[in-house]
Amino acid sequence: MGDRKSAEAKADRPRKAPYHHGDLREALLRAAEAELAEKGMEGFTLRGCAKRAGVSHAAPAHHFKDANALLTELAAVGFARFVAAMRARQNRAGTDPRKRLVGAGLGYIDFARANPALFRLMFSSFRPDFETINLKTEATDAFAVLVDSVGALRGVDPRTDRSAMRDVASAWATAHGLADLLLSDRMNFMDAISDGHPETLYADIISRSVPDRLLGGD
Amino acid sequence: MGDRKSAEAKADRPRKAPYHHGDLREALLRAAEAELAEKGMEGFTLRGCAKRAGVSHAAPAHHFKDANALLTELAAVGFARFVAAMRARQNRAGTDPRKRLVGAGLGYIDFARANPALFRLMFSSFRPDFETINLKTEATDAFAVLVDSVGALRGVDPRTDRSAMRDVASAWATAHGLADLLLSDRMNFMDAISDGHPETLYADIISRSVPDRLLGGD
DNA sequence: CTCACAATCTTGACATCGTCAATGATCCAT
DNA sequence: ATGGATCATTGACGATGTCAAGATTGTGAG
Repeated sequence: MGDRKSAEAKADRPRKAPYHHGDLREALLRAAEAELAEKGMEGFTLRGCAKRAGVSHAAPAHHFKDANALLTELAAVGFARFVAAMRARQNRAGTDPRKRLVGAGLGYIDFARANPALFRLMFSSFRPDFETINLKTEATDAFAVLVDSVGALRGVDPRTDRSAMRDVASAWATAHGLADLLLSDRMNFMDAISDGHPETLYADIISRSVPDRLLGGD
Repeated sequence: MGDRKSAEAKADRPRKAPYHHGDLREALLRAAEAELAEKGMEGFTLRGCAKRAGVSHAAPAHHFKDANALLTELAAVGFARFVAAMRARQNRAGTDPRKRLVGAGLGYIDFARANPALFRLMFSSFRPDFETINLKTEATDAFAVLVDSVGALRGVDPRTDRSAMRDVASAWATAHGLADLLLSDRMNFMDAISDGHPETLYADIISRSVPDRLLGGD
């Protein structure tokens, strides 16, 4: 019986919750993601997160200044996973620069469809504070994936080449528009025109956004 | 003195609020739009709308089943104005089919920037009920603007031509992506690459989305 | 080892929100 | 004019985010 404490500490969810949770901060982030996925941004509640994590309604205050701070942190981890999803899809696409750019775009869309509420939090909510340093850097990393992809395709660094940066804007807008409209359920008509392979259609649309250029130049 | 009633009825805001508002339904829609514009979707409150309209907190219930019903109706009038904005811009663009398609896209972006919260309500919120007949038809009309524009450019009806419908999807995604990213404040980098004419850049990006075709076909 | 302090969590309270039921005021057809 | 229908108000309820105060536990200095 002397091992009661250590047994509780090891279990992911202790049988009887100890007064101190142990890792409430991480548990709240997981709970917040689940809450967001189930109830959506409009039904998200901080008390619901607390209940999910098995703590009282005011416990989160000790780890996050307020509900928006929790959502800010969640958006930051969302962007980190977002970058990973894009890079993974991009690397699966091989070495052809155009295929890799399209791959990043498909990863963009994939992530949005797999994490609709989280994606909306990251892009269409004013609740997360984008001045928070952690979120700001993670979001910048996501932008860098597109910049690098276009740079590889165009053979120049978009950060110094205006024409290439316009391609970044074009590719981003296209991928983002597809993702957001898919989440809004406004792209159902695509089923009838995609020959059962919607991804091929997304890929085609993304590819158009950065046309081949025989001559570079601003 | 017999004209007291008519004088009150004509004033936009009667001096001393009569017990019966007169046109509370319309007043609530205007109030809701103002509330949305000021506080955004996340700070929108029904009681705030009621206060704006100068009535008690429970008065809206007599005109809208609940807060979502009010937002549903607001989204519907939003789509009507959205269609008008696109058509106006399109007609200003002249007769060239490509310029007209780009015009519709610029109207899309214009509307989003002029009515950010309303646009988000229309596209990125689950609070309006898109099964409501009024909203459904208005949203369908908006879709029709793009379908017609692409149809005129391609010379076929996208409703029966799969290739043309793919162009609709492409143009829509591009315009929508630009609009949504602009609202999210993620396109600030475009200032540096647009030579002071961001609209020209938007137009270029939209135009890319539906490339010229020498050969039609599926 | 112990004990005081810091960190963590709970409880209780408050204002505000959406919604409902009951009541009050006004309009209009008869 | 009058009584029913319409429109608005008041008051209440449960739920929410946040704050203040108290309870519990971890920890380091002595």
